[in-house]
Amino acid sequence: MPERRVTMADVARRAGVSPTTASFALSGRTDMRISEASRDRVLEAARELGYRPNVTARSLRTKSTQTIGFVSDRITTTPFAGDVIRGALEAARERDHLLFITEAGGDRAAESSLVHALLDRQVDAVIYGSMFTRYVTPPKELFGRRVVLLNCLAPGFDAPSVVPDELEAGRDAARALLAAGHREGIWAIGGHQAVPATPEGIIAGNERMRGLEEVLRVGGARLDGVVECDWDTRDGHREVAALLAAGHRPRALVCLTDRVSMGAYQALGEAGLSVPGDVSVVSFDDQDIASVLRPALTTLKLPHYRLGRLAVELILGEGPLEPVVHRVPMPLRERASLGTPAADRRT
Amino acid sequence: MPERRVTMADVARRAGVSPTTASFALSGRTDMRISEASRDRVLEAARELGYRPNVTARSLRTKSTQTIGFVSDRITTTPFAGDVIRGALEAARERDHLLFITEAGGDRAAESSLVHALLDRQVDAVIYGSMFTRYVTPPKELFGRRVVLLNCLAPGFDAPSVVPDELEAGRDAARALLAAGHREGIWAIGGHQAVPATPEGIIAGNERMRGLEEVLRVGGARLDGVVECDWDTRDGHREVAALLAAGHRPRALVCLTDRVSMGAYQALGEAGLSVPGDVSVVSFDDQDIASVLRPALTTLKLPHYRLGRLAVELILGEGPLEPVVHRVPMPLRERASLGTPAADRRT
DNA sequence: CTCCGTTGTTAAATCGGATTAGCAAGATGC
DNA sequence: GCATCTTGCTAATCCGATTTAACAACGGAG
Repeated sequence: MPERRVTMADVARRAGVSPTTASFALSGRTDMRISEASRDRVLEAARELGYRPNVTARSLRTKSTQTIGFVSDRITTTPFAGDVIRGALEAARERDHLLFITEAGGDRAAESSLVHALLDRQVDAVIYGSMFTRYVTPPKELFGRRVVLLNCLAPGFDAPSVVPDELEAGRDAARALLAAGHREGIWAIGGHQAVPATPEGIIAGNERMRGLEEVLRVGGARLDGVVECDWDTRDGHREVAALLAAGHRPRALVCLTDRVSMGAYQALGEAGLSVPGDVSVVSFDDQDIASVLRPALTTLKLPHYRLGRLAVELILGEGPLEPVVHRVPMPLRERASLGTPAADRRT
Repeated sequence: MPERRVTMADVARRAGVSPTTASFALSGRTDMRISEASRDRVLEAARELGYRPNVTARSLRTKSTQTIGFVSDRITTTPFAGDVIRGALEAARERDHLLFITEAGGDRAAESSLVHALLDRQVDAVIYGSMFTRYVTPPKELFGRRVVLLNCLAPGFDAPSVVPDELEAGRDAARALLAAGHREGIWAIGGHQAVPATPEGIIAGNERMRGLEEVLRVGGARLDGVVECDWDTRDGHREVAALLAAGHRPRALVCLTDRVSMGAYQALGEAGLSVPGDVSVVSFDDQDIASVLRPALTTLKLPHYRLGRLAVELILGEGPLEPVVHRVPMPLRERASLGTPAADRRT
């Protein structure tokens, strides 16, 4: 059992002043006059006693708990989206705030009850996040609160959103291909998900494809084809194998996610095609596997860390939160899977 | 700006009773007599007003905040160790507790200051975790507190530990090999790290190897050799390639981690050897890649989810915490990389 | 009819700080 | 010499609950 905590009253007593004086001295407020001598005595006493303010007690009066709630569907589980948490954690720590992390697992009732649990603990603000970019309707308990939407969009909900700049990422993928000299034999695997098999396709897929096609077109190139499939390794493998079996000989594959890329690698390998010698691969996400595949995958990184960090920075910023969409750049990780097009042959 | 929160005084007023009566009625205490009628009126009023208790205010009096602090070096980042967080989160939610997640990034000073931040907010207990199993010395601020050590050990520190049962996992790996008929040509890649290149080797590596060798010996088999290397894909690839280049023809590889397995796959593939046709692979950890590699990897799963869950269950259990080491089983994920030994040929 | 024990309820204190209002002493102004 | 300011500090309240102590009202015992 830890010894009783030192309170401000203890400090005041030791310094020989009233609790009021101690409070002012410790909070360093200048609008209330405290003599140099008193202040020093209080600070000294606090140091000697190892005094730490009880944030819980303080916040009862001040309303501010120096605490942020984080609600998401399942963000901790998403492979390495823990980076979102880390970004948020670090930004919060720099500002002396702590984060309540919660996960509702997609259950609306659980979500409501978690938001309540957060509000009951007087959090100063709430980050409402999603494991992939999508449209959401935040629980009504969050209306009128200080909220930032992380990796999701809620038109009509009065709060800023922080999302990856998928459109520009699509453009950058195209630019990288063009820069390497690719003009034809380019296929997109994973598609824009007009009828999305994978929920990620709704926003990420569409915007990536839009940016990709736009810049390819302007650059005098175009897509030979778009293959729709689920965003996983199995589908990537199956679809690319099917593509090759159908006699196509792509020179570059734009895989909509690293998991699809991994399947593509497998299919290409089985067909005796080398990356990037025979076929270049450009991908999106930069998950763990991207740097570990052989050859290492050139991919546009989902800026998870910066997403989390920006959300906290916004929420702890001064003034009201404008319902603006902040798009965070997706940097191109240039590795080894993109090369110049193979010498001419049947496509 | 959200409207003023409904307080207990509001409820009392509406129900026409004193705050005291409201408090007793709401907390459902039986030791203080409240008439059926009063209780009902209070409950009704609370319902109508949508009253929610202010946990912060309550905990000022009761000392309990229904909140747990979680301090770790870098647990959110570790690929998919987010499962630890998820396990803890779910167990906490079932018990109406919230978690403060923090990460010190291995910095002692940051760690201390985070623990202070947690204690300043009156957390009921603290989980002190590590991203891989190792010996730690928790910050002195945690002495005498209610603490559970997660995925780490601190001899002399008076708190229970929750760790994976690495020893038994090693045994299970051996049992799986024996059951498949393997008796010779077995190599361990990643080794026991007598002089650990990888910090994970200190506990996990040693115990896995110990269990492995023990059961193999009893089963009439033995290791042909142990290759020491870093626990990453690059080293796994290099060492297995070197092994093959030296003329060895193993029939089974026990890779100390999935990352090494992935490197082994690459080296075996380059040498034209198939898994499990020519060489079986048994691994440890069950990271994301394990199920996505082809063939899917047979591996002993690090029980992250259960680790996190058990830590919370212990910490929220009744009574004092005994300094016991809880070992959580590592289940064998049987997939496709383990088969019967190839027909005889030179080893 | 008085005394005592129940029963139901409430006033008041408490938790640890922040904040408001006010007070005493010395300095300044005229 | 008296009114007025400053300066430096403190008493008292408040924040929103929980908890202790006490107090009416009533019924039963003697």
